[in-house]
Amino acid sequence: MGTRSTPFDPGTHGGERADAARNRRAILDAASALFAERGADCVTVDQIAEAAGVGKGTIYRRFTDRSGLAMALLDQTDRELQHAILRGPPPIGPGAPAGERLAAFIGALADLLERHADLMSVAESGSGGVWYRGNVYASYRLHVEVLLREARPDADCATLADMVLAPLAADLYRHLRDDRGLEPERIRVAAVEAATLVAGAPTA
Amino acid sequence: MGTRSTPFDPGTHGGERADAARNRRAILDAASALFAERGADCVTVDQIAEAAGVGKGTIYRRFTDRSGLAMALLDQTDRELQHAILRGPPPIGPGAPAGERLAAFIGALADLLERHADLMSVAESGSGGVWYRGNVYASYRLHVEVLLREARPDADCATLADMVLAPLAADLYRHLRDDRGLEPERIRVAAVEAATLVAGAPTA
DNA sequence: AGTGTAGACGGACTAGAGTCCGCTTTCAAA
DNA sequence: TTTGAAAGCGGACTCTAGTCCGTCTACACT
Repeated sequence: MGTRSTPFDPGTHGGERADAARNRRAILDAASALFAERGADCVTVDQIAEAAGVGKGTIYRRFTDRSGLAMALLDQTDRELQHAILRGPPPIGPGAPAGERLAAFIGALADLLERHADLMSVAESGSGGVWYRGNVYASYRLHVEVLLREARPDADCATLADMVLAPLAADLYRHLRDDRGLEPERIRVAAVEAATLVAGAPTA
Repeated sequence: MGTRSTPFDPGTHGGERADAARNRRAILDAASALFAERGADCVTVDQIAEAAGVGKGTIYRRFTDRSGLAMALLDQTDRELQHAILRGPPPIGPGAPAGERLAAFIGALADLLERHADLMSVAESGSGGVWYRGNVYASYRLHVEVLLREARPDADCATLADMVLAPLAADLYRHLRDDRGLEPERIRVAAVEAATLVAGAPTA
């Protein structure tokens, strides 16, 4: 620790100046409150800036863009999921067979999506595929890839990991739930089933 | 025919006025040319309007929004794919077993994506999930759903269809190809494999 | 304490998407 | 041919994301 970390890591930030750190927190808190209160789609960056008591430029300096801010917020929420994966009890934590761990993980992700669909929509909507290059997606992908490799050593797990995660795209989730009226449970089951099938195939 | 069709169908348009039809074509042609020449990400709606010799309002009246215009363009491109599905030779056309037809279809979609990734990005980026409510996605989904049902009558094919299509999201495709440097072929194979596994499972 | 400077700040500015509404055109019916 | 009005037109306008750059400040080093 102490060295530069990525722009979206909300933890301790290297040699960040005191005022910068204070503003980072203020922005994150303000954004979190506004998003929670009004829904992520109905909050503008200027409103966040005003609520946080900083200029708009400061937000962009810290978080690159709107979706970067959303990612930073998610990154916080995500810590508990990461924890569950690394040290939690099976089936999501270590100890269960890979296929079951994958199913548990995908299920957990679906739950996360149910709670934060709008925020994740914003995060994923960043132009130029920022989302896929960010921390959060990278950690999901890595986890899935490792589990897949355990279940199917000979497959192209690096690529399949992305295929397994794709059904959890936030916009798709919202469409299924809000436009088509599917129960969250039903969506979760389908996503888990798809993932399980990809992981559970014979040898390839 | 002759009755009102959906706003994105570029074919004959019900009781459309002559000037309206002329403008529709002009817009579609101008957009098509500009997109081809400069890449869909680098063309603004105003530029299209100017090139087509119409006001910007006309574009929005006809196509709802930027992504609606992209969808209309795709809808044209898509006709040949639809034709191949309905009357073409196996394995993509009728005659082959469902699993093989699905694999062929997903493969064809991946090829389409390779050729029109930027356009599809624009189409999918419409706010509020317009893409998922549009013609093009609906036709893909229906086709996949039917094939899945044939292969796995007892599964929740309506929902699994979306899961099978998800890996072909344009932004993901571009990320894999442009950021991660994967060969189109490799992406296609992975998408096809994932789809096949979902379709090919025992009984559920 | 004094000071040089990397880094941070903020708000005016730009650019592009999407809306609005008064004017014009088509066309069907008389 | 006239005519009424539904449909279409277009460009000024609004709203928001994201950039730019002159000013300011924390803090490391003396």
